[in-house]
Amino acid sequence: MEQTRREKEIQELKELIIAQSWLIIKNEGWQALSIRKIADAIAYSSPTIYKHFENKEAILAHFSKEGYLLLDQAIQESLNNAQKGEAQVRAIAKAYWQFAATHVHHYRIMFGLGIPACETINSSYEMKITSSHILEAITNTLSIANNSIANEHQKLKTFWSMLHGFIAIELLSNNDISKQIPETVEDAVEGFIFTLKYNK
Amino acid sequence: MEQTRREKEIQELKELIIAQSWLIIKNEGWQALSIRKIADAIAYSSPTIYKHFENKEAILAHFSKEGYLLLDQAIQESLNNAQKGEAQVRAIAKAYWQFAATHVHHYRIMFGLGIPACETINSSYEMKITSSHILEAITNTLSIANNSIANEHQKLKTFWSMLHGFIAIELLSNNDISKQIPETVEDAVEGFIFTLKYNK
DNA sequence: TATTTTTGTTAACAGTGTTAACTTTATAAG
DNA sequence: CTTATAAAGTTAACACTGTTAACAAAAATA
Repeated sequence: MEQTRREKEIQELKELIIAQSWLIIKNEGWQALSIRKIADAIAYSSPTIYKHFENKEAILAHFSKEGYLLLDQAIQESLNNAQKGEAQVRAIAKAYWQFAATHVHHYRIMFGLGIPACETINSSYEMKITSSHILEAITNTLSIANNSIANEHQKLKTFWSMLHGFIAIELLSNNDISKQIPETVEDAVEGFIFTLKYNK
Repeated sequence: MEQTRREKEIQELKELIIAQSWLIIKNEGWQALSIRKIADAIAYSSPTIYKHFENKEAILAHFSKEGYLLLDQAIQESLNNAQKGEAQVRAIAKAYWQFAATHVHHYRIMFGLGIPACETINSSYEMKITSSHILEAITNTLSIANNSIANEHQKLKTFWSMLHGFIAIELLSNNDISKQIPETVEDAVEGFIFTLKYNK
């Protein structure tokens, strides 16, 4: 069929837009991304981009989604090391930090660190998938500690907020952050685990 | 002296710029703030604004500074209730949350929640003043618990990151946040206090 | 009163996202 | 194989953005 060839060409152009957009973001930051700059890079006129993406935010939303997939992947891999309970919580924290450290640009887009209209971008669907995986580790730890009072969803939110807080503060001043999880974060994670085990 | 009258007029115009800027921010969010919009509101041409502020970011930086002053004020007031040690930590957490809940726009500007160039705005000087007041409460708690191993500066960073994390996550989805400090935050604060007392 | 300084203006530059109108190219039908 | 139709990609424009240079009007100084 000829249509599939055409469709392939369209797909390739879309991927070219994505690739060139990412190059701009990587080199100049997401705030430097502009439709005209992408158009220059792909050697097309700017309105062409609107045939592949609804608007500029849709392009950034693509990287937000991509980031959540990468994060989820990293978390799942860290859980494959057959640990149970609180060790899983520690593993997630480590994976989360390392993801943010290695994918700073993704992280900034995902959590609206500088995004004007974060509401539209924030793809809560992708966030929920990642959430469910973290939730498992927390539920696990709670049941091992016989903690039936604590709300696991609240604990999840606490855990995520904590981790995000460290990274957000880090990204406020420094552009790059240490790939090794800092003692402060590990310390805070221990405090969190404490509330999982003994705060009933 | 006639010069003071002129200086007063200049000061008044600057305050008018600030007042009208804040109106725009309050009604449409900081991302809607534009030089031309301010110019319209104060009934002057746009280049006039540059006589009073170096650029647009300087106007936002003004609100960032103002926010830090308000935050510091709230924290200091919360400490006036003659508590000592960990009660102070709890009081600060409460005050911090309430500040963010009542001054959402200030908070967004202060912590670059949507700010393109947060580096230039982030007035680390104001941040340090607030820091020193929080540090006191932490040092206090550590000494009461006879914890001489823990680094108080690290603990401060942990505490701040934690609090900010909760608020940042909250502001990502909702525009308004509950004025009452949530259980989750109080819970996390307890976990943090635990690391102050027993993590040696 | 004449001169200098300050204040505020208009106009412009170089950008931004986005869209309407038009042309060119490719596909489908007769 | 030509013609009608649909899609792709273009230019030009709209309505904005921050910022600055050049100029006019008003005030302060000599």
